[in-house]
Amino acid sequence: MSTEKGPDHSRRKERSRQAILAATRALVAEEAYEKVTIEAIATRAGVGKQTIYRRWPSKSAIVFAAVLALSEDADGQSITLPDTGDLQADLKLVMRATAEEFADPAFDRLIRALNTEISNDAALAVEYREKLARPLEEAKKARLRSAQKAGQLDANADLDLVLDVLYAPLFQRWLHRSGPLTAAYADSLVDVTLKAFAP
Amino acid sequence: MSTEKGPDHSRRKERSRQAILAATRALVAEEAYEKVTIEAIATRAGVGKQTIYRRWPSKSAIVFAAVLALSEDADGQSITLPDTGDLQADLKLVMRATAEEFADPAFDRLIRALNTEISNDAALAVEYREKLARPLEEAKKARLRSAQKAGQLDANADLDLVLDVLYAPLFQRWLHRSGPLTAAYADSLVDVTLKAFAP
DNA sequence: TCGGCAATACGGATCGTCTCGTTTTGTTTC
DNA sequence: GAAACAAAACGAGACGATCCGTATTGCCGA
Repeated sequence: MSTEKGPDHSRRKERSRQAILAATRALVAEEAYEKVTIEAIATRAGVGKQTIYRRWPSKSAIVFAAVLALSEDADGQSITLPDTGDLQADLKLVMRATAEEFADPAFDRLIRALNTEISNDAALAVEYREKLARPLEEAKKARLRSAQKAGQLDANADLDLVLDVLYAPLFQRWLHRSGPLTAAYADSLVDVTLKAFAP
Repeated sequence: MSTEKGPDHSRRKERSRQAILAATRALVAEEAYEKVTIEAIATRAGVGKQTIYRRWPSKSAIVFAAVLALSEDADGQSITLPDTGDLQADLKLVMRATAEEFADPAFDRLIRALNTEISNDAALAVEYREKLARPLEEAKKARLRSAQKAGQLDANADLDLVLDVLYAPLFQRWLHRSGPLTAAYADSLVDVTLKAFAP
């Protein structure tokens, strides 16, 4: 039974934890974010408020945990980006996928809620960077380093800057709703970035 | 006396309006944004709550008006960017100035509050784009067109894309606090953008 | 049996609405 | 002109509702 320590203790804990995070995601996806209250989450999860406050100090922490749980489901191991040897094609694939993610209303609302909390809580911003943004950035940088070795990217380029130029326009366009997140736009960003950091 | 039409009608209105917007800016600059309540604004402005609700339907509308009033003070006429003939130097000047603006804590908190509201209110996002973002964008595009004519920028470049690549990284770095907004970083963005859109 | 839980009561804060008198403004009258 | 008046806008704050975060209670499962 006990494959590891003694996780039977926490089966009940884990069940309510997942119920809370799922209820949070569901409510955020459905309603205006200001109507997502702790009481609503508790009711939706079939859980007492105290069970929530026992684990998280604030709504922002809950939302962060709800997003974090999504990415933890997916990867037991580290993230890896496609590497076919063609940087331009690989990046366009990733950028198009990113643009499509943002087009999903449920994802859109969840990430919007997270960004709202991050923007107004510097401590949460640090946690976001370390637990969510950094691992993804590292995977992206690994792909870029591979391209540098292959002579497809300026070997002296600051990879943080490359990623900023590549992704920030997409992010801003999404956040401010200043234009549609089309595949064509994603492709343009790849083309522009590769021209700017050509070897 | 009456230099223009007859704005004496609204002397009282205008006084309370300015008091409310000034109180909003002061509170946002001082406190955590979630503690900026309508009641606090009313008290700080020495105004009844009803006077606020009579004019604005929500806190987001008040914050927007508070920011809008700042930019309306400055320009009776349209905005113009420096044009010395040297695009690179002119852009670096503007980018450095923008980076410095974000470094001011009062401005930082105010724009952070505005972005929070914009992100969660699509209608407000449209108003933001039309009344605040667009005029600035037009001024920037005018400078870029001048550069295109001077052969300093690809004549076929999509100017919206140029502006995205130039400004979005700075904005994202500020919003997510992912790094310091130094003059060196601002300069890098100009260099990168000009290389990407070289004639 | 006992620890963790759902449910719920609780005081406090803020919401948005609603009266209150009071002050300001514009008009009328002498 | 100045005094008097009516309408409008206002400051203040009471009000019921909601949600906050905490504390209590009784139940249920290991």
